[in-house]
Amino acid sequence: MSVVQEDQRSARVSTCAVAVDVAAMAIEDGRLTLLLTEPDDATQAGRWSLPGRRVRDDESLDATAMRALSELIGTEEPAVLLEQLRTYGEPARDPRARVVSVAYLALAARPLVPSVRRRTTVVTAADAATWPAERFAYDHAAIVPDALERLRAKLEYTSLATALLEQPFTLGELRSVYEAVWDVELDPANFRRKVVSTPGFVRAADGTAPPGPSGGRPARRYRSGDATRLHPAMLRDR
Amino acid sequence: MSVVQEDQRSARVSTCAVAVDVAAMAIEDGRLTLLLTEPDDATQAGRWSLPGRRVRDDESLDATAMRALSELIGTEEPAVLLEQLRTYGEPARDPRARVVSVAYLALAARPLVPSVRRRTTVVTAADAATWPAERFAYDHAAIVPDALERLRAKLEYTSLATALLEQPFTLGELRSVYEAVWDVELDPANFRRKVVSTPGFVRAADGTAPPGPSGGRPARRYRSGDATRLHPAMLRDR
DNA sequence: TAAATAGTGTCTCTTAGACAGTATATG
DNA sequence: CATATACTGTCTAAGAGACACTATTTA
Repeated sequence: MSVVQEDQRSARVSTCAVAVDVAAMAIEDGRLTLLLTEPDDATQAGRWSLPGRRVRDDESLDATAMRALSELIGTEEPAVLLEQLRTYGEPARDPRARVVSVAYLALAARPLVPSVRRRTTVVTAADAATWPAERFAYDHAAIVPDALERLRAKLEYTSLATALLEQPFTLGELRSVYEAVWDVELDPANFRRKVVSTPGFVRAADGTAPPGPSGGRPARRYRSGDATRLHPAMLRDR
Repeated sequence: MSVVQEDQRSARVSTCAVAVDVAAMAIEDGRLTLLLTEPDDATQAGRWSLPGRRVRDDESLDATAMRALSELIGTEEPAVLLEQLRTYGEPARDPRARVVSVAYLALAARPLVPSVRRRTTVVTAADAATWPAERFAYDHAAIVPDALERLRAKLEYTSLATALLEQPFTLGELRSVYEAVWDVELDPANFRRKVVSTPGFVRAADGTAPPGPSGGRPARRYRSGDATRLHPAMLRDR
């Protein structure tokens, strides 16, 4: 809407600070992880927060989200997919000032390794979602379950799972993404048939991947297809 | 995140204006409609915009969205469901100042009738989604298709369609919501079976609704059930 | 009566899941 | 060899869609 609207002259209209917070997830040792850091804010001592930054002049929200991540995990552009989650704007969410925060979901193809001396941690996303609110700064205890549920839901009807893998990948690796995010076990045979028969989900690549230390037949390699929405969807049981 | 972060002292950090814009939809004569108004902004003369308001001090984003709607369509609380859509924050989206806008989707059970002398209009949502960008103020040409697609997608896996109907309703009316939003024709027999067999979607109510002017058997009445997510989903064909 | 809408029954086709069986690696 | 993982084949049950049929209204 316009800045010059009838209520603009009202003293009740505030100018808010706008920030971006990023729930950055990756797969590490078959588990879904979430990157956390500690805010430099005395009122939030000892708590964890999602990496966040204020939005700069002439900077888009997407750019702020990418900056919040790249300033924490390194200068080089990471293989990361960013998707806006939702915006949190309760008046009292920051105890000292009105801050509206646009939350992002970030999916990385490789484990997230902070390259900064600041206190950071990587935890499993499912565990973090069950933490009590006091362990998080601000209202980040509410953002984490929202991010996790968004990811879980989008694995059903989009090809987002491939954003959590390096290219190329095997169908066993893709299945382990679904298993980690949904916390279920999937039948390898039926999973394979569904993925291969969903148009545009994956396309065959050259060569095979060597088996793990426990042996097994080498797996074919695949790459992401051109579909973003899956039809039919990969529905989870309920 | 915190206001007092290391980049706060930087001159490049702005304080943005925060606004809420609402894509309010309803069913009218079997068609999905969208409520539009005209901004009082000389730079946007002759264009249409979604109803919007600046966020006030101590006002949540949800409250701003409800206020943007209620100040336009009347004082009494309308039967409206509000859901946050996404946030639009490109630096140049408003030509005069940096304004970050949180867009909402609003679904009304009755046709939206503006009660304000200001220039307003109600158009079919599908038509508005195909308008050229010049007919909309700011970046609202991008918000409308996003809102429409969100609604179309959510009819599949949630019980949101009932928010576009007054209680109680008939299954014919519920079907006409799906047909209006998806722009398809659905088989009445199969639609009925799917709805009734989806747990928690609807529950039988007392009495029957009289048939329309062209006759027909009176229809049973139903009310919304307690499910918000539908299993199995009401999938549209592709 | 015809036409329209509501609701039931039934058939077919597709798909999901269970699971047996085959292929190829490690140890 | 046993074991692990990849991949294929096949059976069954459930769901979607097509469509015939019955029920109850308006004109």
